Amino acid sequence: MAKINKTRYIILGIVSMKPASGYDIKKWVEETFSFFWDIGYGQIYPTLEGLEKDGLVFKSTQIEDGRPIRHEYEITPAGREELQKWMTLPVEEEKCRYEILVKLFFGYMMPVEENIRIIEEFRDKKLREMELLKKFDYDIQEFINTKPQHVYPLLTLLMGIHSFKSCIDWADEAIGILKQVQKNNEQANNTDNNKQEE
Amino acid sequence: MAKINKTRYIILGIVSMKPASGYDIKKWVEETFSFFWDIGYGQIYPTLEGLEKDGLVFKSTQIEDGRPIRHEYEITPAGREELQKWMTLPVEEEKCRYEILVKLFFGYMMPVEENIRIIEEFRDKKLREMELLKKFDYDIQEFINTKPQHVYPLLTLLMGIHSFKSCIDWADEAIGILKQVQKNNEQANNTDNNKQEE
DNA sequence: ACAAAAATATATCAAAATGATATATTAAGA
DNA sequence: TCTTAATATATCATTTTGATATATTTTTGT
Repeated sequence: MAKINKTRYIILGIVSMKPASGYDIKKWVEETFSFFWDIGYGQIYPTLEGLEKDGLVFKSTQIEDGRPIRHEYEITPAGREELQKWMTLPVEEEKCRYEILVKLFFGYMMPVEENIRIIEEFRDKKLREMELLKKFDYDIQEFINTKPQHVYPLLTLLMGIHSFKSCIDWADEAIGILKQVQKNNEQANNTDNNKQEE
Repeated sequence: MAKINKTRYIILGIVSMKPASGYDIKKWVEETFSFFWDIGYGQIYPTLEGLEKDGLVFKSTQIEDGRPIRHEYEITPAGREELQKWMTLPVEEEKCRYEILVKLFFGYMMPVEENIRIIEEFRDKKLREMELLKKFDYDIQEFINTKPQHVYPLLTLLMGIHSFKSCIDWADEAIGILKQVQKNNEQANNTDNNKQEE
């Protein structure tokens, strides 16, 4: 099976809701999506070009007064069809890259304090990210009953909260373990010193 | 700041423990690492070549009997230094790509049943992955006291378990929510049918 | 009122990562 | 004996990343 360009479908999905410029897409992704799928300009602009060439989006150039040129992209019926087709395809493997875990795996190379510091930093960041998501934590029950179609973005939000929470819980546990290791080390050092002094 | 090739350091880290062939590295990563950092042959072989050219690893070619050629790579003192240097660098942003969340975000495009099915599949997979990790769940307290340097791989394992657990918890919650939506839909349909019949 | 900073907007590109595939031998199982 | 799994290396087009360049407009602080 050939590799498929997923960015195409992400962008199709975004413009299927509302026409947008490359900049709009980037910003929207950053705010809504980035914790589970981020894209940069280096993907957005070439992909939009390709989608336009294939007739899946329609480009309209707006020049107002002296304002900078704005290219707005709208989904076409063919684009909507293509998106629908992708939606029915089976979900592929998810991918994560945690540099912190790589470094921690080789943590024996570093002083214990340094490893603790790295985990603490990670914990703080995840806490901040979680707080950010929690601001959008609406009353799901109300959504279920009144706007069921809006429940889906909420489900992704929920996943983010669960995920960040698990990072924080892990960090607490890991720090606890390393503090024990640290304490053992200190006691061993003291014993050594006492021996030398005697 | 220029982009840095992290694969170099991952591979340096691996061969710093034990000399290995490209195949060994791939296999080891698959078994130990892949849930937080996966690499393919397409990265391994060119990276090994680059590391050798820079004198960070030493390549020895072994030809035994009629066996296929085996290239084994060993870390050099310069490589060890380079690895140590990277270890002290600040940890960069972690990245995740959850295709399931993208599709779920646009879930209103699909029947509720389909979205539930996708989440159930995801839940099953995460459960299997968690069970796999739990097999290696040693007694941490013992490691802390007797082999503190071996505690680090255990910490990454712990993260995996936490992470998979959070996916399962989320899936259960999400399925519960969508089942409510489904029930509401069915009731609405029944009311419609009754109205038509009257 | 003025300067600085932030937001809006598009674009490019080298380097890195992905994922699929090709090839060939040896060991293990049916 | 035949087939499958494991060992082993290699390539490559496509995709993704991350950094940077450019320029205008709006907002903010002094």
